[in-house]
Amino acid sequence: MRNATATKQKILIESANLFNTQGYKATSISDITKATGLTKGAIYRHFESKQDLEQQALRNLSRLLFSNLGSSIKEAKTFKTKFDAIFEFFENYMESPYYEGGCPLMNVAVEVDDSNSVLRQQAFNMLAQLRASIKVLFQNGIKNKQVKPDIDIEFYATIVISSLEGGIMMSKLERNKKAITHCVKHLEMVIQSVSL
Amino acid sequence: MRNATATKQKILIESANLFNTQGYKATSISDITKATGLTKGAIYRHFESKQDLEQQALRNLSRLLFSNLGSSIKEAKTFKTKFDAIFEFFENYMESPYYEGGCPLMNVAVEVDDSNSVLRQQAFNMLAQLRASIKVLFQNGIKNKQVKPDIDIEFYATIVISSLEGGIMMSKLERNKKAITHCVKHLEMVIQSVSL
DNA sequence: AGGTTTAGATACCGTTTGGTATCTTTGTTG
DNA sequence: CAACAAAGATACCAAACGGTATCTAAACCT
Repeated sequence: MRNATATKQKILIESANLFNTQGYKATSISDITKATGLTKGAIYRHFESKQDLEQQALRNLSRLLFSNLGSSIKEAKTFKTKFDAIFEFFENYMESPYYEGGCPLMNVAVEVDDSNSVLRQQAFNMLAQLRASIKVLFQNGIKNKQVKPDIDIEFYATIVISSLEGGIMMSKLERNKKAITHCVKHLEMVIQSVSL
Repeated sequence: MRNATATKQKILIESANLFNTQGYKATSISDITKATGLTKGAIYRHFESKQDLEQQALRNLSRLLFSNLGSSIKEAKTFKTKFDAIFEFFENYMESPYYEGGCPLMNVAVEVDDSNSVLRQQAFNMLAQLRASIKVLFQNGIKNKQVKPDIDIEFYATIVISSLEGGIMMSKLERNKKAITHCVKHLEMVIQSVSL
């Protein structure tokens, strides 16, 4: 055929871009037809509803995020350098063309936090996954005698995420990396303070 | 007449509530008619467009925020207690009926950060005002010999805001105060570390 | 090559959107 | 109490919304 899987991917990528920049509710199907060059008929062949498209687009975005972040972390070998990789990732978030519109987690979280939608559950799961990934880094750090053994891992994972997400929000609003850079610098000190 | 200023206030309050929970774009005029019990004609008598209403509602929300926050800060007398007041304010944000939907700054910032709207400029100004307020606290702390004189005030103001905003985002998504409470606890340590 | 499947285009549906013109009702003022 | 101004209700508009039924055209299979 006319390569159905490729067009489905195109729809997913372009719509994820629009959802992440304009918002999910605020992006219309006709916005997506303009971005993809396809027609409504083509889109509704691949997705049974707009909600379905939203969910699949976010799932794609989430997989991309954790796959990128995961491989960045894997390349680094020590506790500190692994966190440096995370920080670098978030510091360059703003400029990355893969995540036009900023952090997909924060964007979707703020849009749906007062609802009870599937999208909200997906956002919740993304946060849980991010937190779990960071907790593992602390746990391994302790196991490898690179981190103080008595720290509250849940506490520090929360601090890291909140500061990075808040920093991105500020930097996006100010169109200026200063805020996220400050946050990263601060978090490096925090990581230093729990290191052995 | 039928008390025009009172109905305008009612429209502003109810629409601000909806904007802050559902989003600005996602809230329709008919949503606002349902919430106020008024008709479209009544709303468009007081506001010349939906954009106009959005802007005035956000300005109201912003004034409310800074007035509440300001008086909380004023009541506290020392550097540390002033920050405790800020932290308490943000920690109870989620539960406050005045700010249903969470932090108006973050909500509007995330929705409009990729646009070039008036709303975006208002969000930018809110962040600037919040940062300025916090910087003043550090400056006064230095003046009153309660804070180390050589710290980077811009840096610390950014850390405080990002962590609070990120913490609120997490807590709203998790429907659980744990995250924001952790952030506050951490920030208290940060404040302690720059205190004399 | 011809028939069948299927990706995608076209044309339409009812509903909701932001917005407006007009009418009715209310309160004020001479 | 009558005249007037202003607040709000009603009824409408074109455009855009999500969604669907139908048609065309491209690719596969035998």
